[in-house]
Amino acid sequence: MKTSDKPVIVQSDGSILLEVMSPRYEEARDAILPFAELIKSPEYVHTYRITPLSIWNAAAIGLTFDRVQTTLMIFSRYEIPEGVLFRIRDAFSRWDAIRLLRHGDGVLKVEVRSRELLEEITAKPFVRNALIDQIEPLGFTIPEDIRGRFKHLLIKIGYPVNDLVGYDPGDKFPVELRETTLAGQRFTLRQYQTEGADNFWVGGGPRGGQGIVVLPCGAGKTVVGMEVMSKAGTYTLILCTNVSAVRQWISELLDKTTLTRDDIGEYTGNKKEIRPVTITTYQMLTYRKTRNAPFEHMKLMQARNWGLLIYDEVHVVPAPVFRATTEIQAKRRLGLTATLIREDGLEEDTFTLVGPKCYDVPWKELEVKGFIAEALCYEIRLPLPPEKEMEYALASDRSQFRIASENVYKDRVMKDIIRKHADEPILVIGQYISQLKRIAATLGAPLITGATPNTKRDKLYEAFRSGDIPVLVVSKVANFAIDLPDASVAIQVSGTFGSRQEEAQRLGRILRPKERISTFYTLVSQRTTEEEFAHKRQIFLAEQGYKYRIEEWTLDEINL
DNA sequence: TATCAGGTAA
DNA sequence: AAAAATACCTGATA
Repeated sequence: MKTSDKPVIVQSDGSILLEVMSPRYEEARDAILPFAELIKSPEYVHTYRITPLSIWNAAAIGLTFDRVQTTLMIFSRYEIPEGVLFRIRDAFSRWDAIRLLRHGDGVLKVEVRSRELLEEITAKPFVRNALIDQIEPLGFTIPEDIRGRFKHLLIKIGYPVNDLVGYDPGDKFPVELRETTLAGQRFTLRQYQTEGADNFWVGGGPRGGQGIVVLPCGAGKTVVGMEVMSKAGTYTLILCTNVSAVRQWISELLDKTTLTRDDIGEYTGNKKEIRPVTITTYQMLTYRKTRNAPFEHMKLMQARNWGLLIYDEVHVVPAPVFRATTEIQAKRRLGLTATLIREDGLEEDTFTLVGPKCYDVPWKELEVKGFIAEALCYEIRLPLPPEKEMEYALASDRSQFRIASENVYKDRVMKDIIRKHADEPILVIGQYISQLKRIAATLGAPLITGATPNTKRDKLYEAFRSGDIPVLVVSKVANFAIDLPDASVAIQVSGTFGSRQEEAQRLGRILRPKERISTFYTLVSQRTTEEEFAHKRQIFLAEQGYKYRIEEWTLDEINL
């Protein structure tokens, strides 16, 4: 490779610049992504960053320093700054520097790699107080019940503990996958589903039994969960983000496993069933009467001798659930998600308390194999109406975003897009009810918001599914409603400030495999704060290999 | 027993 | 940095 063909520049602050237009862009991106996070993804140069956490996640699935160094050397145009290599090496050396093992009943052994490290950590009051006995030059014992807190404290001071203690198997309860679904279709696991479950189960050896499987929306994460359940064969508690997800799990379990309805408990606002396989919501667990009252239902986590906990959409686990999770480190824990990114920065808690990433596949790879639909993404930039310019300039930061979001020119562009996709099912997704009402009225299309009663929602979904309604306008309900029918075109007219998850969710709406290529449009007002937030939103998808094509509309084109 | 309105939380 | 949606509870109504 000639120097000029190399698409990567590693800067001394640890950021990695990657040229998007390079012919080797995709190759370089796939090579870098396992150990770096995408920070910014403007048109021509993407910025990645290597963080200790991104290295630890990589180390946990077996990536080594040498591999990382080689990868960087292959793609880097210039010499890699020594300081950066040093920090990467340092992060790698911290992974597995401290191990946690079983020592006896109620007692764990901490194995430390070096004398210096032993001194460093035993100098911490928490560790000193917990220490029972120094049994080896580089090993000491601690009580088992601080397993979670110990790991949590150590990651905070920069040492991710390699937890090799193993697990309490929980009460036995066999779960088997069915060979045919209720509808009589043959049911087999896809390769990546098997691999995901295997990697969770085996991990890097005894570490298996805790970890996170990362798969895109629509790739069948519940199937991975079911396969793990069948391997575990124990009482299982499944935590979901909302009630429709709970119902979805129930029907999936009935459809694809040998479990009967009596084996499965729904623990929500409507029902309080506790059964061998129990499914609940995060909100149920974090409910309390008043601000400082105890959590009413958190005890569900200990209500049975669960052998497995499944955290659906693990990137949104609320902080109090982490606290409860700290206490149950003896249970196997599987996290399922489409993204490790949290909007609240608690990735470290996810890493220690649920587990490191144990499996992922780039979305594009599943697309190539036909498991998820191929999607084109467009960012359409359009000017603010001239009469709004002054209002925008004078508005406070917060109103500016709203003015930009509600740009009426978006309606005009949207009509054009709809005309282009005349025979396809189209979802228009937005954030502001007033804007959506206006759009629904102009298009003569029905609108679904949080206020729409369930019966009416179902009717509209059905009409949309059958094709009677070509365009459906939806508010943020689109972020939650699992039963929203598939479409092949989504037009995003406004969105939450910089939510990367939301963008991923919305794209997920059009990724179910189908005949034609799906299209995702996001409409953005030019030279406004909306641009900046739009780019932040796109990061996750850019990481997954979706490239946004930019289209600009001028005033003249809009007024045509 | 089911369903809905109203309030709170995060 | 805000707005919208959800889920929980309680207590009334059918």
